[in-house]
Amino acid sequence: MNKLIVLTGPTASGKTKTSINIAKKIQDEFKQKAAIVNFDSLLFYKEISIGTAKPTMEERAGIEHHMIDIESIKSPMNAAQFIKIGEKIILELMQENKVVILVGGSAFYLRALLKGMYESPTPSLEIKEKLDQWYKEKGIAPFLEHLKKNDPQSLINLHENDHYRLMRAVEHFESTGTKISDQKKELDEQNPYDFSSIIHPWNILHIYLDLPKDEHFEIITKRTKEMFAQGLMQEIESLQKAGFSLTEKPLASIGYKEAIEFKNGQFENAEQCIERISISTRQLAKSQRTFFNKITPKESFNPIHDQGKIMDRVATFIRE
RNA sequence: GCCCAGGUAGCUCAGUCGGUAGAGCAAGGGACUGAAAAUCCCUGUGUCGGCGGUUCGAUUCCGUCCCUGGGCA
Repeated sequence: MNKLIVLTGPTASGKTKTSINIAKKIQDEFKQKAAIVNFDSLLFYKEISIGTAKPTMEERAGIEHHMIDIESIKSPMNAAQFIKIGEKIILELMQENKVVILVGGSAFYLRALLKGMYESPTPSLEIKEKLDQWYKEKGIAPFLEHLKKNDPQSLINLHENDHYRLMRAVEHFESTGTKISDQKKELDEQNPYDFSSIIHPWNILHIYLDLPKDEHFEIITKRTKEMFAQGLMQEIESLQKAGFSLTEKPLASIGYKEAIEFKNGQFENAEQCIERISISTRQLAKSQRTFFNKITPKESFNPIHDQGKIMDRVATFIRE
């Protein structure tokens, strides 16, 4: 079995519900085992649930879920770690003859898994400290100079204000002696958004969920209100009581960032905080769409009206 | 009714000592390879509340009316 259903879509587009429907369909009608593998970058963390809209235990009942609650917010994951763990799990599941349903909205992680990543070892502490020191003392200037000399193409690829990527390009050169722009060129030649050819021998059905913007915005606002009602603020309180500083990287994400600001008195009331979270969530959905729009092939469905069509499409795929 | 303070971009406001205006946020578009729910880039014409007056020229000065705050009755 090398069948892989990839279920994508912007935030709050019904991925959780659809994924469970698909898994149940496969298990109940086809008497085959199905397993859900998550690639939402925030569901990895066991301490945060309400603000990430993580599927509840009741929702997950009867279906194997993977890549959820696997790490602490104290040690944030990255794409490289994700594909290392994810690949292994997917291979194991396939060996167990299960249909894998890969579900999430972090397109960058999905692409890393299916199209591969640059060869680039984690830089040594020594290099990291040196570069941190540069940045602290002289800002971005030494990085621009370094790239001008060692990897001028990266200077063309990146905007001068994109400090994170500029520093990353230098870090890559320092630890490998090669240009990150060469790796980019190489992968660009393999059409990074074309999922019809991937680095694994997997048979993929890509289902993409999306719905009209006005309906989507309503769902987002409703979901944000529900997060408050379900105790988003209490979740943060208990994290603090458990000894977290609230400066952990995953807490800088949508929902948590604003809720922590609210706790610190930066909003007049909960309504304003909810409004701000809803806006950020809409903006996130927009940038997810921009990424997914470039990915092909995919079959688009409306999560509210097309559940039947989706199940039919899955059935055809399983029978193939 | 009277006295103040205001009415400028979807919102909050800046500004023009008279030559038709600009920030933040929002919105739209885009990028993206060990932070990705992160990070970064591009996009600003709007009867400057209405009507008159002065002026070569008014959003800016004057008058008047309307609207919104706040105060006094």
